[in-house]
Amino acid sequence: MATKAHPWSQDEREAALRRCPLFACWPEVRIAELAAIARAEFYPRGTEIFAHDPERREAFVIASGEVEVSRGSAEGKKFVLGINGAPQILAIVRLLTDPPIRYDYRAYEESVLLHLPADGLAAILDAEPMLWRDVALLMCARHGDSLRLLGDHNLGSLDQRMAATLVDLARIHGTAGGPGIELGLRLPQEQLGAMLGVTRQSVNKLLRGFEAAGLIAIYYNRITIRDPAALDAIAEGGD
Amino acid sequence: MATKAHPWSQDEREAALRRCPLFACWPEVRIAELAAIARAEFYPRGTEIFAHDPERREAFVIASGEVEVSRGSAEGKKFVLGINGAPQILAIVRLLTDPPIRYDYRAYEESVLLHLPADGLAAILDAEPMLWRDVALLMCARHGDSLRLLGDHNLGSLDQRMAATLVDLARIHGTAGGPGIELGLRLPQEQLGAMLGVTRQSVNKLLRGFEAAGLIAIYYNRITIRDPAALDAIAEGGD
DNA sequence: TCCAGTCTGTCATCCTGCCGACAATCTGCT
DNA sequence: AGCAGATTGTCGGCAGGATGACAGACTGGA
Repeated sequence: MATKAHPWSQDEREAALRRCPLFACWPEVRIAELAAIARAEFYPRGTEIFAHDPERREAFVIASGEVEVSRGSAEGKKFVLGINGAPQILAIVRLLTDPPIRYDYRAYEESVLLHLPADGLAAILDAEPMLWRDVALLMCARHGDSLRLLGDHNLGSLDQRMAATLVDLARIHGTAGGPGIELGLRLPQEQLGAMLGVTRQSVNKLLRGFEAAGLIAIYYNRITIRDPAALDAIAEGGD
Repeated sequence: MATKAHPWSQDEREAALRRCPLFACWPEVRIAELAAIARAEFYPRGTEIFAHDPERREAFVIASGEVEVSRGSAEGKKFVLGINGAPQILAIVRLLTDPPIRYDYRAYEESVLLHLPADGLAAILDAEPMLWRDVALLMCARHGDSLRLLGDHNLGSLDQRMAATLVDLARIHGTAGGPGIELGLRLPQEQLGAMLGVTRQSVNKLLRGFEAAGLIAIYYNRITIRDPAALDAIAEGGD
């Protein structure tokens, strides 16, 4: 198998965990305990993260890299829920839902992840129950995000959904680059299509339209947002 | 305004709250505290629940009736997330997300709700932080549900989505009735369409198809599931 | 520098579900 | 019983997006 344990010291693991928003306000002791149960793993680009054991109950923190969350269908179609970067924690929902969630996690770029086994994590939380509050708040926020997405997909036109998706991506992966917000992410049209639930060809046409309107700029794989406000307007209700 | 306070004693409020799964294992004291801050309200069929104040931060427990959760678009389209019945707690996500969630809650049938203001609820939870754990677990389950729905909507054909929706409705609102599972719910095709993101006409055709295949029986507004297993099979991947 | 693999641009065609319309049917209420 | 309003059944025409195909462009590594 291509993945392998990443040789990180306790201190390095602590540092990586502390950058994750969920743990930002946690006491030193708990962070240390977390780091003690955390297992650092390296994943080359494209690797399935729970490939070896789809039932495994673990959350993970992204120390570096990008992780794609997606779900496949029997017919070979794929839906991409999102592409998540550096200090996020993912797969919390795997710890608790029964039957386990049906999404796959894949290293979209070369990544280092800190795996947190369910039982160890639960023990730490139970030792200081107020920390469950932070988990509840995080789940609430995530739930809110997925509800918004669900509504957008059922109500909006393709234009709107694409504009919304670009704005979202800009918020997560965007870096202010001279003439606009540059998405620091290779983003093939196929990928964008899988996020929108449409084909590559449809994305192509629409993307060209956006470019012609001066909303975005395209360099092969990469997109720069030229006019975030206009995109927002389209995403909301503008035609 | 058509809604009005419902004259319930502390004991009646406690009894209603105790039936809600979230509070099932909570200590007596906390239930009493909850009941003390709870405000019982009566809503005639069709009433908007937060109409008076869309910003209001309150969760509510359904004591009786049915509540529809939906979101409208500027173009007049509507997406129905679900129809929830008796001992469920709803709108938790309203307490915490910022900006507030964009879904509307409406009494789909005449209902009595117990409103739980955010600050009071938070105080009770903070007094016994282990209860936050229950909230986290609930949010996790709900999040799992919405993720499944999101995937289904993006991957499946209309047949599959409709089968899945009927199975879901049967699980929540179904009562074993002689020759199958009877949905104890009036369910116009327009409504089903709003849940699936398609028009009434499409629903009509498909529903007739299902009936012809012996999967369901239709009496005007009401549907009876005749063959749950076959519906499940369709929902999964069988075409 | 070259090559294999990936990604893009663009067709023509097909198909699913939308739209608007209208008659028939059912319900709850008076 | 009778009526208003809600719900269903069913068209034909239309549109947006899917499909399959293919040439050309770009990339990263040997």
